[in-house]
Amino acid sequence: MKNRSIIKGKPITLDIPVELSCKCEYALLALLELAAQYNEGEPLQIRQIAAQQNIPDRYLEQLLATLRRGGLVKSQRGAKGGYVLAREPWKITLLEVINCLEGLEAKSSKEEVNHKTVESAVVQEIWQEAHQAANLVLQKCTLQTLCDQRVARRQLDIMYYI
Amino acid sequence: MKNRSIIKGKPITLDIPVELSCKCEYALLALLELAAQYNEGEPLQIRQIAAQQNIPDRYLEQLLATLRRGGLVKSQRGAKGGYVLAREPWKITLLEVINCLEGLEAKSSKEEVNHKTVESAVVQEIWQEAHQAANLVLQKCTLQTLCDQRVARRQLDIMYYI
DNA sequence: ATGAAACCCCAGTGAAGAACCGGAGTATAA
DNA sequence: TTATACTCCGGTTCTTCACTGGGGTTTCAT
Repeated sequence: MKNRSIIKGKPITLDIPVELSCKCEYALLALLELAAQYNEGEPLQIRQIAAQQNIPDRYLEQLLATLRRGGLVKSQRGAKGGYVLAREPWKITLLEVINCLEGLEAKSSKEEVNHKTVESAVVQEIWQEAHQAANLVLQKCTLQTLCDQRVARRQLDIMYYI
Repeated sequence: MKNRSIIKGKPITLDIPVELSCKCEYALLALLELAAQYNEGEPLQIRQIAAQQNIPDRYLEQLLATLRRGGLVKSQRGAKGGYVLAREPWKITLLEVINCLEGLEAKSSKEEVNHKTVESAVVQEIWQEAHQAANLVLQKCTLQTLCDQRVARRQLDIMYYI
């Protein structure tokens, strides 16, 4: 959004994105690997994850750094280092993951300083509603859920082969 | 997404956006005006709508053209021309509007030719679920709904003034 | 100790899209 | 016939996304 309607010198920004971008997908795939590895105790290295899930490693590095700052993974530096989940897989929801990556902290803080029109307020409300409906789904899904589904789907694929 | 993981020469694109962008908001605001005007029968001009809702008129022009091609509004050319809703306000859902603007026709057609990994399939599934939860909200909301809410909210604002 | 393996930080780049802007048309009511 | 309003097409600027690269620093193994 370049210059959304400057009213009386006050710019109003109005977008409420709910994205599963490439970034989020990469991060989720990486976390899925870490979740599968969680019981081993051994850290997984960026290179391994990147190779396994076909993700550019230097990019993945940045994403994992973000997840680390968000408290979702822990890192071990040096040789034999790598990444481990900071919590159990069933205690990390997908909502946490994407919030960490997209950085939605400053959302509607100080109850919307920018005085908007009645119309845009109405539009935004319904959108928030849709947004929250999506968030609810993501909140109920954890990394463990995804892991279980992965296993189930693999079994299914084997069935089809026979 | 620039170059998402080209596996064996086959690029895979994987984003499932659910955006309320500036574009959608502009369009909804314009449609809201048209919905309020619907009983009058007289068309509304781009200039009027743009001035009322503080939208750049040349940009709004493009959006209305898209909505026209999508069959949501009708246009009348020449002097005394303008735009009218193509249907009654309660027969136009918000989902239709954003689908028209974002152009989500080719979604999952031919059941996903690009063979994806088990992991990304699992991630995409849950995302689709979230996506549909949001869509359900938008499908249940029509332009009439927004109109009614606008009226209600205006009453509320008057109450606060006293 | 020392070197290699791994994470860490910061900066830049290229493509794509979003949000416009402008001009030259074309249809139509008065 | 003329002013009004839509229509089509192209360009411009700005931002973001998905990367890439160049330096580090920390830590384990020998």
